[in-house]
Amino acid sequence: MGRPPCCDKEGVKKGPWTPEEDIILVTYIQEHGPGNWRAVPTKTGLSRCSKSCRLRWTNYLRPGIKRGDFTEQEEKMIIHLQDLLGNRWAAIASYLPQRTDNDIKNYWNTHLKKKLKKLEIGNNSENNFGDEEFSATQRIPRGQWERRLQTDIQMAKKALTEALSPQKIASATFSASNPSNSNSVSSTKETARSFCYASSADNIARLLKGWMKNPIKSSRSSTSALTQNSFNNFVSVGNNDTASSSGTKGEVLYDTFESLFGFESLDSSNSEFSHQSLSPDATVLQDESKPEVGSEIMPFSLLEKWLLDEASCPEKVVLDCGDDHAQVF
DNA sequence: AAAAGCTCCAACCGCGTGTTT
DNA sequence: AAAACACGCGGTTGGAGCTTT
Repeated sequence: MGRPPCCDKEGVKKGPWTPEEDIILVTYIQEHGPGNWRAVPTKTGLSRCSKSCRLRWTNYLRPGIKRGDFTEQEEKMIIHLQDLLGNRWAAIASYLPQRTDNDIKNYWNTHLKKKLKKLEIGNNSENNFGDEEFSATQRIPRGQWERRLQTDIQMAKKALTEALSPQKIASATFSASNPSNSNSVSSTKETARSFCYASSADNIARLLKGWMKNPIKSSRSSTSALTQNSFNNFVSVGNNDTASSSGTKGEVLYDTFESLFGFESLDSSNSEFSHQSLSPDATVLQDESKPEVGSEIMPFSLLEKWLLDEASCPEKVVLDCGDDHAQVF
């Protein structure tokens, strides 16, 4: 017979997650590590289905997630990769280690689609490929399976090549994802993990910091307003003060979070990547941050280089899929 | 000032694939 | 081998916040 059911659908809570739930989930994963999602709702007491827990973790709480505006470079990569891979957001996300597939998908649907459409209209009226980075959409569509196959072959080849020089990979991957801090790269996997964890904990802490110190809604990119309100409600439980004046209680919770993540300073909120102040317990979380980074998805740096090279020489890109199957894009 | 329309994103849903029993 | 389920993915949606009228 099969497995037992993951969770019964009745009594399962839906909708936005509250910070309280987030804390419970993060605490549990810190202790037990991610995975075995089926057990999470029962063991944590969360009235959420396992799927929802996993989604919340992977899309929001997981270490290594960068939020906020996409950079021009990220935008370019998404456009290129979308053209190559189609709407395979998870695959695309694997080349943007700090972004979730959901984020990329949303960004594509809300921003890039429109942008491309605009440019397409512009190009049609003028028959002028003004911006080479978007010219991909002008090409005659190929069979998707063919592109996928070619891409996969190419990726495999590159991954293999890269795998032969692990040191190079570590530094390349690391510096690619953190160009501002390439000096501190020690090119070890542990360092990369610490980096990812710190980044994420920083995200969460920043999130809370925003709530605490900036009761006026700071940014939509942080979380939904409902979640924000829920947090304020949570903070002001047993306190008749308004949410905005719940500073002391909020600080207590904030401190709790701080200690949970072993933070010393949260004022690095503007720095995307903080290497310091990791508690030893954080190693559990470190293991989870986008496992592809520095391990499975080796060709990131190479692909990025290729993309950047293409940007400077956009006429054609040759994907060498074997001697007799070179494909010009 | 307020109503209407628009934008954006977190979360849900359903499906395909892989895994376990 | 087959059933039953978990997991992961991509598509879609609900609703809060923003902008325009």
